[in-house]
Amino acid sequence: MSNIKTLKPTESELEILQVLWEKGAATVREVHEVLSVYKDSGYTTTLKLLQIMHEKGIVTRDDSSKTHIYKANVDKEKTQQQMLGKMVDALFGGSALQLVMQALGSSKPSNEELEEIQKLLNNLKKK
Amino acid sequence: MSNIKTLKPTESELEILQVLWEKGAATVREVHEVLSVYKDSGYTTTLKLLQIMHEKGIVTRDDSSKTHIYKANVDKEKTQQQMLGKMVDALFGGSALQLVMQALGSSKPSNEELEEIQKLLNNLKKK
DNA sequence: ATTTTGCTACGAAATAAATCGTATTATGTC
DNA sequence: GACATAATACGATTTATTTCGTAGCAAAAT
Repeated sequence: MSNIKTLKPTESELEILQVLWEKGAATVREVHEVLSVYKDSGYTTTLKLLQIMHEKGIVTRDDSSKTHIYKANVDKEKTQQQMLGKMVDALFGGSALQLVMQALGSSKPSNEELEEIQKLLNNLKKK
Repeated sequence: MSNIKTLKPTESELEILQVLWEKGAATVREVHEVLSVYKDSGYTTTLKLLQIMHEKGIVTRDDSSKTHIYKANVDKEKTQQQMLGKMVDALFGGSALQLVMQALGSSKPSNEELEEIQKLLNNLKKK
């Protein structure tokens, strides 16, 4: 998974990436099947999108057989990071802390979740 | 500040909202002055954007004098919330916790910041 | 072998967003 | 009052994104 330069996937591309990250690899039809649960755009739209993403290098594809198989070519964590960064800049005046506080405060986490965060916090404190 | 239905400000609109939230109220020129520090689009672009935002109801304006004065008409926290929610869905499989962990883990918070989060965490735990 | 089915390719239309140029009008200055 | 300055209005253009229709081809079914 190469990810040198800053990528800026569009909304639709992100939706597709989600599917690919989840499944690891998928055909156009498989991707489209998932998307069609909550979107009603046509099959060829998904196809076109994947072709564009391929041109951009966002996905790789195996076209050795008639039905092509696509994989994500950008790292999930890195993409999340970049998008988070953008959001921090655009909405939280550059302060990641603000974002964390806001998200924490309003997401009503369970006790288990709170414990998980506590662990992470303890780790961070040690350094 | 009305904010009933779900708003989806564009990138540019968010940049402008940031300025308005910060300043409270501002003229087109004032907004543009701030934006022009890191963007190089022209004055009329900012003007047009504010006019569009006005049509959409995202901002209010006082046009009793020649130079109009704009204010944000959407709540900062609510907007942050909504955008966060969208991001959580689009990138973190619906888990706000995942987002928090990711943001926390990669933002290298200072000791003071860690303490702040600890306080919030303690508060949340009590309930 | 013919038909049907399912796939890719790809141009083109539809939609959305951002940008700018020009006309017009108000305000202040000489 | 004439002129310069600074503002708004708004159509038009540009750019990005999403969507779809149609053609063509390969494989499977009859």
